[in-house]
Amino acid sequence: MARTQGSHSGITGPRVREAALHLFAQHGYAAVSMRKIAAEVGVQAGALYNYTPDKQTLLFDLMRTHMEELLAAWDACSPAGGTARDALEAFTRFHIRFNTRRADAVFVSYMELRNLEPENFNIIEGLRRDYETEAETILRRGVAEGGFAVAEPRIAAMALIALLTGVNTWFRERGRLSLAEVEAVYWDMVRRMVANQG
Amino acid sequence: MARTQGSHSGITGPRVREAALHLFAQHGYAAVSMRKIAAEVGVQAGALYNYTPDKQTLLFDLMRTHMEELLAAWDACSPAGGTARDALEAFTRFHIRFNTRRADAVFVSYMELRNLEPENFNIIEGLRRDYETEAETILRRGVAEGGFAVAEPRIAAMALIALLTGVNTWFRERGRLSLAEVEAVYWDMVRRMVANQG
DNA sequence: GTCTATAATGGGATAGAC
DNA sequence: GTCTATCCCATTATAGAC
Repeated sequence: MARTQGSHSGITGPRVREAALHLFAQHGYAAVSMRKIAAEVGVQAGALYNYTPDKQTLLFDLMRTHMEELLAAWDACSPAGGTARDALEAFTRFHIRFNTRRADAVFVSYMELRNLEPENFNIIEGLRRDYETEAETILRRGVAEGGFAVAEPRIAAMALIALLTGVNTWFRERGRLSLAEVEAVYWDMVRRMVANQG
Repeated sequence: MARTQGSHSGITGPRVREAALHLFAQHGYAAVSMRKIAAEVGVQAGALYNYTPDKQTLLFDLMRTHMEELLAAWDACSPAGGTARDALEAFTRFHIRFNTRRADAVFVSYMELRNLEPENFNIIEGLRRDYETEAETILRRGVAEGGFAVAEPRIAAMALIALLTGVNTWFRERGRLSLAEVEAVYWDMVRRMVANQG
C-alpha cells in the first residue's frame, strides 16, 4: 500500500475513485475516513483534495458515474427491433451481467442515497427513475402487443429490478452456476412472471 | 425533545431502542452518534450506557430482535395444513405485511450487516438463512406436489424474498394502493413465477 | 437513573514547503 | 502533485456527583 513520495504517476485520480468505491462498499461512506482512502491509494490525506473538492462530492461523482454508465450501457445494448418479449429478455440478461460485474458501485449507489445532500440525491434519484422507466416501457409495450399480462406496469418494473438486483447478494464468480446459467434461471422466472398464460 | 432532569419514567430503555432504530435507518449506523440518539430520547449521552454496554451491542440487539420476531411471526402465521400453493400465498402476504410495517428494522437489518463485528454478523446471517430456508422448503414441497416448476429452489427462494422486500422501496401507507391491493398484485406475480404452466 | 465533565482518539479540511 | 503540520471540532466511553 505504501508509496514513495511524489510518484507523479498521472493516474492517482482514478485510483482515488477506485479506492473510495471499494471502501465505501465495504464499510459505508460515513465509516470511511479520507485518511483511510489516502492510505489505500498510498498518499497522504491532503493529496486527495487535488482530485475532489470534498468527501461528499467524491461520493456523488461515484454514484452519478455509475448511474450514467448503467443507462448508457443499456442504451447501447437494448434491441432496436423485435417484440417486447425480446426486449425483456435483453433487459433481464443485461441487468444481471452489468450489475454483477460492478457489485461495489451497485451497492454504494443504493446504500448511500441517504448520505447524499438533497440536491445530489435528487439527481441520482432522477437517473434511477429513468432506468425504472426503461423497464416499465417494455412491460407496457408487452401488454399492448398482447404477450404480457401485467396489472401494474410501474410496480412490476420495480419488482423486476428488485428481483434481478437480488442476484448481487449471493452470486459469486466461480460459484456453482456460471453467469450465463444464472441469466437463464432468472429469465425463466421473469418470463413466467409477466406471461399472458399463467 | 428536551426532557427534564431525572424523569425516572421507567421506559427509557425502549425509547433508546426506538430512537436508535429510527436514526440508524435514516442516516446509517456510522453517521449517528450516541449524542444524537440521546438528544432524540431527551437525555444526555452518558445516560445511554445504562441501557447498552456500547453502540455496537445496541445495533446488534436491534437486528437480532428484528430477525427473531420475523421468524416467530412467520411461525405463528404459517398454515399448518394445505398445499404448497397455500403456504406460498401465506408467505407472500406475510412477508409484505410484516416488512412494510417495520420498514426501519428491515432497512437496518440489511444495510448495517457490514457494521457488525464478525461474531454478531454470523448470528444475524444464520437467522437470515433460516428465513430463506422457510421459503425454500415451500418451493421444494410445491415441486414435489407437482404444482410448481422451480429449477433452483434455493435461488428462487432468494429471488422471491428480494422481490417481496422490494415493496419497501416504494410503498407508502395512504398511497394509491392499499396494502391488501399490493399483496394481491405481488401474489399474482409470485404465483405465475413458480407455476407449472408457463 | 441522570447529570456534568473529561479523557483519549480520530474526523474533514487547509496552509505552505518542496 | 504530494508532503508535513495543524486547526478546530466531533466521537465513544468513563468517572463521580447527586
